[in-house]
Formats: sequence, structure tokens, C-alpha cells
Amino acid sequence: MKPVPTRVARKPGRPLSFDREAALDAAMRLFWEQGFEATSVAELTQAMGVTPPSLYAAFGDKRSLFREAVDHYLGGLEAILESIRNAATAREAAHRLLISAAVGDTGEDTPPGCLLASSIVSSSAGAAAVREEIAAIRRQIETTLRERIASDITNGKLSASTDAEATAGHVFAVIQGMSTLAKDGAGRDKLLRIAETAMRCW
Amino acid sequence: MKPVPTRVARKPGRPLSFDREAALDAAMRLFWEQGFEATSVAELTQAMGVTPPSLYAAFGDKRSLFREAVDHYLGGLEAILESIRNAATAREAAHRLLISAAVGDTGEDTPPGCLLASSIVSSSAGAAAVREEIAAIRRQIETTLRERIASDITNGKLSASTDAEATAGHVFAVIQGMSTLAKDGAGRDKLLRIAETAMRCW
DNA sequence: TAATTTCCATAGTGATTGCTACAGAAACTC
DNA sequence: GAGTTTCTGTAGCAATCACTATGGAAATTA
Repeated sequence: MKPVPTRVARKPGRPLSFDREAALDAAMRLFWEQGFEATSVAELTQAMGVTPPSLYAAFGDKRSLFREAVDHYLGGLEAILESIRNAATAREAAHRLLISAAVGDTGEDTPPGCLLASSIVSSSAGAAAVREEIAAIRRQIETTLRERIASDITNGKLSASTDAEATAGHVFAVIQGMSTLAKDGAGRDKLLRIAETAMRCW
Repeated sequence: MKPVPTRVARKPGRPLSFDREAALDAAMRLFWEQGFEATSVAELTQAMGVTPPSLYAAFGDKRSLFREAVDHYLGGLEAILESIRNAATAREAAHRLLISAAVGDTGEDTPPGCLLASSIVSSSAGAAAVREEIAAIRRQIETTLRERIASDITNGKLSASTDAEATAGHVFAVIQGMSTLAKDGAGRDKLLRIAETAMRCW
């Protein structure tokens, strides 16, 4: 393993032989491709270029690694929530979420689909806690959009007859569903047109 | 195990000690709740009320059991495809699919979500063949709807400017997505309103 | 240069995985 | 009632699972 470039004020002891960020990125991609439970520690260590003791020392355990991989994927949950709150309109926020999903689901250098949408939808009893955490993140993003829609109804940007819950739910159903369509082989062009079709409901 | 009621012209040998249909139903529910890979043979045998040798004798192996469970769930794929083809309009077929999904995803006596949508979206390399089979079924249903939409465009029931692929894709994205929303806790009322919202695109 | 700290690779751990060998049980047939 | 056929339960199989004990390596510090 090649040593990483030294840093100022280095602590004593043997330095890591691997790039933690690169290892995390590799783990993220494997979880994105296969899902949490279908990805073994053996596959993770191989993709990350580390041995099991190094993985456990650096990341804690498989679940902690997964949580960190999800956060790495999102680029910070708060940034996404702020993006929804700060959009000019709820409609623009929804459109942006749909377009981002369509594009993110069909990267040339990344697995198809969305890690948040697909890596743990159902699970064994043993992984229920992890599943619930990811479900809570999904709900949180949807809730933020719903609140933004409700706000736009209040300030007149949207019709008073708009069903905020159903409208936000529809956007998130499409986002979730496009992830599976991408994994089933759908291309970016198709997903972008689906996103535009979905926006016709506004 | 209590013996099942005898049947006419019974073959020689010891009769099964379990109800094959009931066992299949129990297996279907477990796959529906947890997904294919997260469900172990130990859990299956417990839910089905049989021992491993009996499971293997009656169903072949875990994958064969899963395939049979999926077919049991669909009530026959051909019936669904015929239902799309025979609907009065493509719009009615789409609406029916969405409503059926919303209702099926939120049964009182069944796991939340949809077995076809959620039991294997991503997978390990070892289960890729099973995943592809299920993906092919999903694509087949979507293709049948798309062809029905194209037919309605041709015969004037739908506007010539309708994008058949995007419209069918949108319906299936919502169907897939509602399954996840149901597993994340969304209720039937919400899903039905999402389905109605989705129909506003027609 | 010896002591200390941190990391690494090897070689496991106990538990679980999908699946089966085999002896016995339960039924039918002659 | 003995032989045949089919099914059952027990007790495994080899492989894999998430994770770790331990001795040695690589670095810094005094």
C-alpha cells in the first residue's frame, strides 16, 4: 500500500496505508450497486483495498461504514434540505429534485439508481434499525418539500386547492421509482422525460 | 403435522404433512416483507411450518420457491397483461394499475409495499439472475402499458403529442415509488391521493 | 537508539448460510 | 402382511458471515 502524503503536525504512530476518502468512496459505490445487506465485508475490503482489521479500525463496523457512505453520497443532508427551502418556488424545488434524480440515477461512472432510494427498502429483522434510519432520511426530505409546498400555498404561489401531501408524495414516488427503472435498464433521456411528465401535475 | 384431507386417486407413498398452498403463501409473505436475499431458509421453514428437506423436496430450492412465490403474488402475469390490453382505454388501465398498487401496498393483513417492486431491486452478484428475471417482469408490464398507450394514440383516444414511453414510465415510476413509501409508513389514503395526482398528467 | 503509539496482515472466532445424507414413518399396492 | 413409494426429522455438510486476537511493522518522540 503506498503511503499517503504527509500532513503538518503529524501524530505519532504508523500512518494509514490507504486513502480514507477513496476507500469510503469505493464502499459507497458497492452499497449503491448491491444494497446494504447483499454487500459482504469481504467484498467491501476488496473494493476498498484494505484488510478487515483496517476497515473496522477506520470505520467502526459495517453499519457505521454504511451510514458514512450514505452521508458521503448525499453530500450532507442539510444541504439538500436547504436547497428545497431556498428555491424560488416549491415547483422549482420539485423540478430540480426530479432532474437531479434522473441525472444521478444514470451516471456513466456510477451505479444505476439512487443509493438512498434502493440500498435498503426491505430488510431482515436484523437490519431493521438501519432500514428505519434510511427511511427517516427519505421521509425528512419529502416532509421538507411538503412544507415548502404548504408555504407556497399560503403565500399564493400555489393554488389553495393544492394537496401538499399528495403533491410531495407524488414527486417522491417518482424519484423512488426512477431509481428502480434505472436499475432495470432505463436511460437518462427516458428518466428526464418521465420527470417532465411528472411536472405536468403542477 | 396434521394430515391434509385426502383426494381422489391418491398416489402411493406417504402424503405431504403440510398444505403446499398455505406454505407457499407464508413464504410469499416473508419474501414480500423482507426481500429475497434478506430472507433465510431458516426463516422460511419456520414460517412455512416445514423442515428444510420438505421445503427442498416440494419447491426445489430457495430461488425456485421465490419464483413460485412471485407468481402466486401476481396471480398469473398473463392476467395482468390481458387486463391492460382489454381495458376500455389506456388511461383507464393506468388508473386501475395505480389504484391497485395503492390498495395492494397497504393491506391490513399483508406486508406493506409490493413484492414485485421491492423484493429484489439491487442484489449481490450471486442473485443477479433472479434480479434480472424480476426486472424483466416489471419491464414487461410497463411495455404492455406503453403499447396500449401507443395504440390509443393511433386510434385517436389520446393526443398525437403524447409521449408513450414517458407516460408509461411515469406510471411505473409512481407504482414502484408508492411501494417504498408504503414500506416507509405511508397509508392507503395518501397513496390513493398520490395515484390521483399522477393521473392529472393525462 | 529505545520507548511509545498507531497501523497492518495473518489466522482465526462463533454463528449462520443454503442445502443434503440417511434412517425411519406413513401411506398404497399386491 | 410384505414390498414399494413417498415424505419426515435429525444431524449434519462446506462455505460464508461479521468481526477480532495477536505479533510484527512503521512511524514519532525523548
